[in-house]
Amino acid sequence: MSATADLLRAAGVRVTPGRVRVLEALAAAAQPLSHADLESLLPDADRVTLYRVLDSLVACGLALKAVDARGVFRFSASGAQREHGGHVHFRCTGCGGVFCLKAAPPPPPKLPRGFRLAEVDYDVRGTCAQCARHTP
Amino acid sequence: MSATADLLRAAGVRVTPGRVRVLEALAAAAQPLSHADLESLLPDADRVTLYRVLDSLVACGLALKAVDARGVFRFSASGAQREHGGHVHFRCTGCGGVFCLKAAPPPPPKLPRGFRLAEVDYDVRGTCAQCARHTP
DNA sequence: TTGCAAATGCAATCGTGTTGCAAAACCTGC
DNA sequence: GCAGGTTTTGCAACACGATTGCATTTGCAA
Repeated sequence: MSATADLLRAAGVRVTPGRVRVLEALAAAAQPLSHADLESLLPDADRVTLYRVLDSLVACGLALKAVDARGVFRFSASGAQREHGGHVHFRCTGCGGVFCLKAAPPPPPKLPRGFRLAEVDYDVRGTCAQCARHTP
Repeated sequence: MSATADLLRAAGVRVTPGRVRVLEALAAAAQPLSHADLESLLPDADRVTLYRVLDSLVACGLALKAVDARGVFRFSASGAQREHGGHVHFRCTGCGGVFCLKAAPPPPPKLPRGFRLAEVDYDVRGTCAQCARHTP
């Protein structure tokens, strides 16, 4: 039984060949992959199915979705770690990668009267080490 | 002699009605504007010309181009950017409105080796007072 | 005022991402 | 194993943002 299939089962989604192949491709990639990247990496897959597979992986927490500098979505496998409110994210504007920082999230600010807080997102943007080397 | 025209001349680009109107719209806006925003703000302008005007403003340094979370380009006058770096934004998930909070953003966290910091965005999401009344 | 490079308008095109619907595949219970 | 209902897939069509090519107009400097 494949480890990727176990990941999918544990996340509560059905195990299908498409999901297994996409998740393995994401896990093997050094950088976040765009839809076009995956399409050329898995030429058999249907375009729309690929979008939906990616959406389902993001929805169950197995993948992360981010926007790169050109406005294209990029996806990456999220490790076993799944603490959404627990730490700060660094977004690379070059490759679209998301990195988890060790720093603690800042306390929620005070809101005007009647406002209701749902989510706090402390987003730090910049260039990751790898992209910084390519564009000095 | 318009101040906006002087800005354009100083930046080394030709002064045209389109550029003047777009730059004034960007300067007057409280948030970065998408192409669609500008199109409805300046209904007379041609779609493609608008793209090219924006590109030229970015190329000469008078405007900044960024990508929002949906992958759409947003433009802002380069002078106005610093205005909004100093405080926290609250985004209402009901009406999509953006509100500026008084609170100061937390200090930037420590980054891993080789990472370069460009922007810090402390984004708070929830329901604004008006939307909260409609959906209790 | 005139010449020419730059900017505009229009139509067509591309790329990314989404939606609707019928057929096929996955899982559960037997 | 096998039948059941639900999810997922594949296909076609669509929506939207953004870009390109080309003829025409415009800004500006000589």
